[in-house]
Amino acid sequence: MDKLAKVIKNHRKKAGLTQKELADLSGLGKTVIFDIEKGKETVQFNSLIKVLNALNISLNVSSKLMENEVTINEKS
Amino acid sequence: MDKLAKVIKNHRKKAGLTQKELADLSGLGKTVIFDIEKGKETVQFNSLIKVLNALNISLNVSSKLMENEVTINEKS
DNA sequence: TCATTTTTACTGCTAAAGCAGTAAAATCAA
DNA sequence: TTGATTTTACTGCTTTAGCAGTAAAAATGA
Repeated sequence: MDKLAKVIKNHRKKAGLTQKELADLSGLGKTVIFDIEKGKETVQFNSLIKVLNALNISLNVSSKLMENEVTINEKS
Repeated sequence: MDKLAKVIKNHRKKAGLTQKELADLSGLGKTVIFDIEKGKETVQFNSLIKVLNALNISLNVSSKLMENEVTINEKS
C-alpha cells in the first residue's frame, strides 16, 4: 500500500498538481488525497480509482490462473 | 469494476470456495464478498486487497510515466 | 531572511460501509 | 424430482470513512 502511495504522489508531482488540485480534479476532498499518499489502507476503492484515473494510472490484476493481465480502470 | 468482480468470482470458483468460505479466509463478512462480486464500487480498498491476497491475485499499477509495472499487494 | 504556498494533523459531523441474521431465489447433486 | 447447498437480497445496528474547517509544520522561492 505504501508503494501505491509513492506512485500516486510521484505522478501528482510530475503533473504539477497540489493535493488540493488533485482532490478537485478527482472529485474528492483533500483529506482523502492526503490519506492515500500517507498510505492509509482504509480508503474506498472508489476513491482510489478516481485518483488513478485523474493521474492516468492503470490498475491491473494478474495471476497464475490468468493468461493475460486485466485492466480494472478504464483510463489508459 | 465489473471486470474485477468477474476475475474474483472466477478465481473463487476455481479454488472451490463458497462466498462464506472466502469471507472467512479473507477475514471479512459474507456481505462484502457478495458486494464485490456484484461489482459494488464502494468497498474498502483494504477489503479488496484481503480478497485478492486470499485468492493469490496480484494487483498492479502502470502508466506511461513508469518504466516497470508495480505490484501493490504482496502475494504473488 | 521572510512571505507564500503546501503539507500534515487534528477537530466534530454526516453519510454510508460492513456486519450478522434471516429468508427467498437459484443452483447443484443424488 | 427432491433435498441440500449456495447465492441473492433485505433488515436494523454499529463503526468509520469522508467531509470542511482550522491551524501548526514544512517546503518553496523571491
